[in-house]
Amino acid sequence: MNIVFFGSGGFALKSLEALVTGAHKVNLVVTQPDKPKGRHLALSSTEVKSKAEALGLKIIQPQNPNSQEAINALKEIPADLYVVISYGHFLKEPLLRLPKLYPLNVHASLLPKYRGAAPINWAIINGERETGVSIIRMVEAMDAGDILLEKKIPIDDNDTAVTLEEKLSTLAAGALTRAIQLIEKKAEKFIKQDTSAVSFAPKLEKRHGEINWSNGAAEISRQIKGLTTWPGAYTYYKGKLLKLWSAEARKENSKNPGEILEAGAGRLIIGTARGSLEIVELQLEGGRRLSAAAFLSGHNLAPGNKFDKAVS
RNA sequence: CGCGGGGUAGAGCAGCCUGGUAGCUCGUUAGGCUCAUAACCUAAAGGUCGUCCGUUCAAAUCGGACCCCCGCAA
Repeated sequence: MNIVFFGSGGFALKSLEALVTGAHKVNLVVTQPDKPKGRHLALSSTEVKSKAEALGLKIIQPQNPNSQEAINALKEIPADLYVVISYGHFLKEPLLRLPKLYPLNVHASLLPKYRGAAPINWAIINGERETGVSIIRMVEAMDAGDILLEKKIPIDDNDTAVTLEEKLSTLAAGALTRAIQLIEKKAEKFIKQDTSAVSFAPKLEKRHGEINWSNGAAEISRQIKGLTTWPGAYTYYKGKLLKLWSAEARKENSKNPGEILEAGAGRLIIGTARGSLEIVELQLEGGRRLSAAAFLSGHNLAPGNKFDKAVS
């Protein structure tokens, strides 16, 4: 099959590899332009671009893939299928009609649930027990196309956004390979999405990471796991940003959400509205990521202090 | 040159502003206490204070350059 691959994020890497090793001709990789990133705002390329370079594939990075200019370039490239994974730009009608067969999208949820930019994170935050990947035929509406294939996977208690993305990206590569086999045999069947079951997984923003200690310990724990590595769940200590990387919900209750219940012998326990939270790994602004024990040996935290914006 | 914090014993930190014996918590080792212990008590070991240059009688501390780590922002 002649394929044009649209992708940017790390979730797409395994699928791209699978296409290349699967004897398909990836005639072009479309990825987001290099952007200033990190400290000192150095330009950095997308993960897909780096991988595509390593694979020796042709790459374009249009500012707007729907522009006439981009479309003209794409018309030159033979394509039976477009494969779109974690690309990061909405694709519109004229572009979607370019491939001989159709544009496929690989999405990291069981559609119609969790349409949108951050399905993996929101599935964890909301405490879903299972999720999966969906391969759909793209239409001009966000993640709304007919479903060709879905694969399920359980969400483990220990899963974070990072571990789950890893699992799902592997699952996605397999599902994509299978979907293309079906298409080659002209055996593909599409199922319409149940519009009554639609839910959304909006793009993550920094503010989603701020911990509200008036939530329950279990919720906060899921927030921490669902938001690694970005934006991460955070609170404040002595006016500085304090990221919580890993924590476990405990049963002991506290009258004062955000209050330090225990800080010693390697244990750091914070009260929440329902239950308490034992912090396992944390990171203070400017510092590196530390175990609770290491953090405590250098910071004199006393029970009764609170983790919050204004307090010391 | 986007903004900012930091590099001091194995770990995490204080000391730096106001130069002049290197300190805290934990860990390690030895001894003690105990029916016993990762608990408690006592003692010890362990540091070119990121690197180089400069100022000074004297630099972890002041000035400069460079290296490395990190938060924000994007």
